[in-house]
Amino acid sequence: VAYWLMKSEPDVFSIDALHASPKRTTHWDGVRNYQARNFMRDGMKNGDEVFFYHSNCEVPAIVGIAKVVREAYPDHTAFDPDDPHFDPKSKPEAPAWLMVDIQFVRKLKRPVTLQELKAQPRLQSMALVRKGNRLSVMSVSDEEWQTVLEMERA
DNA sequence: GCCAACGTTGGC
DNA sequence: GCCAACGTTGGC
Repeated sequence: VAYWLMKSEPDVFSIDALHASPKRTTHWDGVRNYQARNFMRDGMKNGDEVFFYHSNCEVPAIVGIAKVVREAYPDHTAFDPDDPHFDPKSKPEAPAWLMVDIQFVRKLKRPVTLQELKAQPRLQSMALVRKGNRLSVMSVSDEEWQTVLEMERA
């Protein structure tokens, strides 16, 4: 399996909201960045594991783990003029934007905060801690994944 | 609320 | 194709 990290603002959709969703599963709609879309389209496979990250909040942190349960398919919110993520460039016959479904696996025993991640020498090259990174979907290496799980237990 | 980083848009 | 203007993200 491959590993990923997805950002969500907890005020909009938190790890608890994922847990409370039907089948503990949600459509990851609204991605409107080509690099993030390409990760979903070309990289994310069923069974891949995902760190669920809370962004733009009091304590930004990795808070849980989810897994991919449906591979990339058209993001229908791009077709809906009334949806905030509407994009007239995306047509049902030629969808510009895609989404995946992810399912709750577990919460971490404790949030592993951005502050801790930045301070961890073994994570200096992790995409999340690099300055100015605004990607909402990014890949995580095996080493990075294991390091975060060790930090969770520490 | 501020602002740095960065992607996108559109005039030329 | 360049680049200024603008919008968004997201930490602080």
